Amino acid sequence: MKLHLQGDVARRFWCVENFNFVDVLTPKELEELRRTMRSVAYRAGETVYFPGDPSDTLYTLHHGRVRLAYLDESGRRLTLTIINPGELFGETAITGEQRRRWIAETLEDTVVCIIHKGDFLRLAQNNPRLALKITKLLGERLVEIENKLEDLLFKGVNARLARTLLQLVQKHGESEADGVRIGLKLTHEELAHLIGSTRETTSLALGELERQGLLRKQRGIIIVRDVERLKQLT
Amino acid sequence: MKLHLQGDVARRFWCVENFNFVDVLTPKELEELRRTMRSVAYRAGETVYFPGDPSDTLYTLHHGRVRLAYLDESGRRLTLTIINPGELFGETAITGEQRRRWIAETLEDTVVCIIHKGDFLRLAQNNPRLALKITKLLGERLVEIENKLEDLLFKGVNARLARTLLQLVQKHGESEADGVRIGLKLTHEELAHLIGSTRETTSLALGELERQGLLRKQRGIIIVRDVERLKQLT
DNA sequence: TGGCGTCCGTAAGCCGCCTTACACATATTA
DNA sequence: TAATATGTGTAAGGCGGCTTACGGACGCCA
Repeated sequence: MKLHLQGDVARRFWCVENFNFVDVLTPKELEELRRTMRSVAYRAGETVYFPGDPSDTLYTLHHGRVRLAYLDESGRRLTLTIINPGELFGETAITGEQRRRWIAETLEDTVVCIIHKGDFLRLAQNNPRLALKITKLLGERLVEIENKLEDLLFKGVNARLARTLLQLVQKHGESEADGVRIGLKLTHEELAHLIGSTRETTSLALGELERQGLLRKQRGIIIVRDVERLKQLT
Repeated sequence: MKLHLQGDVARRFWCVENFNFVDVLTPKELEELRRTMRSVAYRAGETVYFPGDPSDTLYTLHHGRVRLAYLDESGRRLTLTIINPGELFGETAITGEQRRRWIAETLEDTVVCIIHKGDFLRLAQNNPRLALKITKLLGERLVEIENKLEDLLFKGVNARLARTLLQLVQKHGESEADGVRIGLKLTHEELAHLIGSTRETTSLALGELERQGLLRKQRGIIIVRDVERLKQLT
């Protein structure tokens, strides 16, 4: 269930705080954003937008975690990336995309802030640095997807798993006594979606890595113990 | 062998003619581009840039045809797209990419025009419409790659082949007595690279389609006879 | 405390596609 | 026209990973 937050003060505060793009915006532009942005809260597991929805808004993640994924007709899923607080997503709204191609789902209780495409474009028209920053963001998404593509075509499940674990360590790692813990509750199924495979195959591959001492795991938790050997598998 | 063309008149003429971005540039900006752009000619089968090359230039295709592809270590290849005259490519230079990730090869005798990253960025700083047009281009590349990814993960070789043939018909189709001819000399091997498969498997699949009457083929030539049934295969 | 839902381990069977292998056809060059 | 390179047809064999199947572990809630 969506919770539309009330109270202008809190809302305005939330939306502009904690947004990676503040460094390319003037105080005046920030004030303009404050007026147009609205925040929405979601519980874990809810959907921010579905494939096919009109693509006319951008989002910034205030706090929580959002997963961007493809869905094919039969419900199979490929997770593209997991958005962290401060990041912008839904940016394809300004590339001319008419309808969403991905699904955006919350993994935790989450607050996102909405910017309407038109408002953002107005800003970008007058602020080339903002436009270029968007360009960079698109470039990063492109690289992410390219990597997935490369892996799917040229590598097997083991290599894909290794690479994904390394990325997770880098993006969400928290150091631990005997290694680095991935700071996200991840089921084997979610991992499978990240590498474009099935739950069973992923469980198997993980078990193999554990037997070789590269990692340790419990329900939803993975601690990587040997980053170097993991790199060799890619 | 590269042929650096000489003669300012011809060179300037070539570079600004026939460029999809002219509609967002003022005459003054065009004049500035004329001064900075240089053209280079290639014979069929040469390489414009390799993976790992520094990523500091953009290109417009004046005439000819350029193929953008991944290469993995062992030389396997996945063709992303084939660039037509007028299109811009190498645009990842301005997303912060340091080194080329793809290879750009000519399929025919070709002339490209080079714009240095810095020159382009200077233009984009002062011309938000240009910056937004780049954003759109990146969005299109993103969609292309997403489609490849989706197909690779969720569809088999037959569906990928069908979809690719349809795209080729749309982008390079020339109508013929009994169907639409794909206006490109394409070996089965090149087709295989487009769908992320092998030459043998692709030959087999093509033969199957021919037997079913969906297309006709000779060495390097494909005439699609039944677009509708092809669509059903995707 | 018991029951139910979610998550995980494991294995047999199957299937699509890659690999390897070779013969033949068609273009290209000498 | 011969000789060589390039492109195409086809088939057997193998393998990675998906599918299907089931039993057990853990967490949550009544």
